[in-house]
Amino acid sequence: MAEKKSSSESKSQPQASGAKSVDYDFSAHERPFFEAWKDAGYFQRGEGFGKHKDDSYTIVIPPPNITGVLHMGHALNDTIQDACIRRARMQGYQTRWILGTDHAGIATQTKVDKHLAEQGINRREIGREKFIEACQEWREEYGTTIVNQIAAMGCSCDYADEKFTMSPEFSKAVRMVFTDWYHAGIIYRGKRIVNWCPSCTTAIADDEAEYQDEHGHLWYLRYPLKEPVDGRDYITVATTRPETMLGDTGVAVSPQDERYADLVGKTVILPLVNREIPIFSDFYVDKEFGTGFVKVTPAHDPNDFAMGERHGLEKINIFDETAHVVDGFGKFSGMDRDEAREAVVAAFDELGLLDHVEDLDHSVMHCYRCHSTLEPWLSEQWFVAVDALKEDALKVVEEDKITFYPPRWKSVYLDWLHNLKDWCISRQLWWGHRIPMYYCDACGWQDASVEPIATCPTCGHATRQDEDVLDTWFSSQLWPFATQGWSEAGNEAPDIKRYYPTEVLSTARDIMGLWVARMVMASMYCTGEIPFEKVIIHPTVMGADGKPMSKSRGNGVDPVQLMKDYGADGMRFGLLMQVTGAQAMRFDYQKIESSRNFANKIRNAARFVLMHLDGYIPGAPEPTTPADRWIFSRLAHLVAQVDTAFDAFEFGEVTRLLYSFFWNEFCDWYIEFSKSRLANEDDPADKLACQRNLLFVLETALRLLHPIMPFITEEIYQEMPDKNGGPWLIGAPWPDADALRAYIDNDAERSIDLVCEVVSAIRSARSRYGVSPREALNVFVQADAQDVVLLEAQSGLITSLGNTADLVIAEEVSRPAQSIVSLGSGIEVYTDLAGKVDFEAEAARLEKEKAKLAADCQKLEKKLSNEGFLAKAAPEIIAKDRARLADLQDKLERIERQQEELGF
RNA sequence: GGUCGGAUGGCGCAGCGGGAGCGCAGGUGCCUUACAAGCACAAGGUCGGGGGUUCAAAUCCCUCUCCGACCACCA
Repeated sequence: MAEKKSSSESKSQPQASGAKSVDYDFSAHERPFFEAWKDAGYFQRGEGFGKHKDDSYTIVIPPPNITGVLHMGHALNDTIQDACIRRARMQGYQTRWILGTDHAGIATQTKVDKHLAEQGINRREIGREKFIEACQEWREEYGTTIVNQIAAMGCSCDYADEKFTMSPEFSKAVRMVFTDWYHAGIIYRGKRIVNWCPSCTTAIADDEAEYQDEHGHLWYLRYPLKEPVDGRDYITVATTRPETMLGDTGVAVSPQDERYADLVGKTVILPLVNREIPIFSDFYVDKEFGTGFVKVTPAHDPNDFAMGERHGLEKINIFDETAHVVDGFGKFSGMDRDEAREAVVAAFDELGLLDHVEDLDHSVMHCYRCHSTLEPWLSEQWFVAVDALKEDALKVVEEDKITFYPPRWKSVYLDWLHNLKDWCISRQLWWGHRIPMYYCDACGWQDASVEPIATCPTCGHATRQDEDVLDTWFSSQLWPFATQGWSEAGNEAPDIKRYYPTEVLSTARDIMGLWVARMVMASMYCTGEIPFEKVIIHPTVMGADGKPMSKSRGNGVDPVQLMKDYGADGMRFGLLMQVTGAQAMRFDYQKIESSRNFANKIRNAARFVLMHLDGYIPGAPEPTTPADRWIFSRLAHLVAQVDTAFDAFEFGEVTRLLYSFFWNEFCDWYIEFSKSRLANEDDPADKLACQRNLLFVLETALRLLHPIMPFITEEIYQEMPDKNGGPWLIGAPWPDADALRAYIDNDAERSIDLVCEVVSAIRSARSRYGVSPREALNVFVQADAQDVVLLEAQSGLITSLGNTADLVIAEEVSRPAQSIVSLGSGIEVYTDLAGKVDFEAEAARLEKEKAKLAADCQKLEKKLSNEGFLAKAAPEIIAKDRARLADLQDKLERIERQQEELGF
């Protein structure tokens, strides 16, 4: 990396103005460090060290689809995981971040279909085997894209051991679980109404259906009675889907509906098809809605299906798999569902049976993949009976064996499981895990099997395997353990023994049920253990307009472009800055930009430290001055606070702590304090101490920043003279809050706070009167005896930062006539501005300040004279308020004295 | 219909029982030898409305208004 070091400085792009800025060209800097970490083996199973040596810390990445490209959701989620795993690695845990991709059944099949169609190839023409080959080829060509993008982010996953949900190891696990559950009666086959996508020609699960409100109509259709009842010769049903009447096998009324009680048991002649169907009563019907008559189509509506089951109705399927009307329906046969709707309505109209039409907004199910309108369709499918699985999954969360961050997601999880219905797992696709069911058509034998069964064990005939594949989530639910050798040795697999259960799972809220809950169910059943201890539900990244990012809205942001523009570090820090407990975060370029600026600030601060190392001799840091003790104390607080925030996964808080320490304390003050010491060649011992302390604080800060900004911190670390944390920062020990606690020093903090106050007072005076910072000023500071001692000891800092000529610090100073005053807590700072003071303006300023002080005083006095407060408030609160009041009163008195002296 | 989240300076957000903060924008002055992607100094808020609990409420409770999410869903 040595050659990188020199180039980084020469690479600075000169500004048009000729300013000496040092810009940082991210893209050129990041990749080499990534390769170096990889080559040094940090991405693979970590050995661990220190007190956590024997503890594992594993994360499984939510496997991105092989069809996917990195989007903002990944960028955020992968940053969170990398921050966690990098910190754990530095803390000495045995870390492992398992990387892999998901075969993504429907998504991939759709993409490959489209890809083939462009070449004029139809899936059905080339057949199943050839199509799967095409999918494999597609995966090899495009499936690496997202992994490369994850690498560009700097994610420290185990790239050498990449997993795939259709690898031989994984496929075996899928077959094992299917077979096991089949034999346990958890998986069963049934003819049910499922959500059918006529475009993907497959069933999808209930969770995969998306509801959208649409403008529609309610058609009122007349169905003639076979025999008139009390002069009535027809009834009227209301429907949003008139075309399904072709499959009607009954008409239902509410049992409470006395209007039609005498019609129950009568028969209706279904128009167009002339089918005789019964009128019956069923509790499902709401007599208030529509006409009170419900047409019942058991094959095309789940509620009608249930009614059909209850009343033994025939289930007539009128659609084929592409939602075209099947043969046997005359002119309607062959029409698609929309044509059929129009034709049916027209036919009713022609026959005078169309009563009337109303507008109705209703929600319609759409395929989450292709967004086609879903068709409730009767078909043979495989299901998972969830009741047997959900008990344990509920229990471990109810008992907090698994913790959610933020905690409110716990109830979302529990609610989802409580309402869970059986899960349709069969998909009529080619790309996916083929269901390991084997059938003998000769003797009717059938069984599930992990290994293929070619001939029937009963009669010896050739078997055939089920044509369907499994829902992608069926394999995804096995991800935390099937990636760790479970299919070879179960719980005895070395990785399972060492790295399972995993530590944290980080994901978006939208797959809480689809994935998170199912992983828990599967893991509890298959391994008897929870799959992870903590679940982070991060906010959803929205567009700048607060709406979900989408192509049609044009509010999307490409993380790859962000990394180009702001660097991976800038993007990572900027994203984490926005992570709060909220359910959504509005993407904010300004945060990314300020993070990029922060990265630049870090680079420049490091440059300052590293360019002032002449005469440096390695050695232990030692805080010798109050400034040293102050920054060490601040650092000790910082580490403890960062630990607390990190442990609670409060990433926004972590970034804020790091940002303000590094920028507002280390750069704004400590580095400024150091300048005079570094320039003073007369005291080489102090200069050396200063160098060592600068290096120590910088290095500690780099370690704290590294999990979030891995590249720039590593780059700087490589340029440092001592590598106290080992050859690479990625493997350096995480700062130990307990060890640093000894540096906490309240006296030093008070001392430097005073210095800052005086310096700020001088700067403020300058600014108000337009006095250049280069013009040295006479300054008189009045303080109590104790503070005089503290300030006297630091007068050098005040002189250099405030640029003072004469600096007098005493318990009583005589104020120069042409000076202005600034009142601090317990101190008064007089800045001599010979001839420049606008006394009227000063008087106005003092008056304003006085008014504010007086108001604050009054509030506090009232509070402190309140007996209830004195009796019930915590003693330390009372003491604090008393001290505050004393300070305010003191200030008020002094301000009044100032006014007198000024003669106002 | 059910559940949950949000409303804080111009914008985006943090804070969630005891002195209103951050980033960005805007203002003034600075090429101060690490950094103009910067430095310094100012300015800006009765914390959505109403009620309650408390010695004390931006923070807890109730209610209203307005946004947002998820679940369920009527033919």
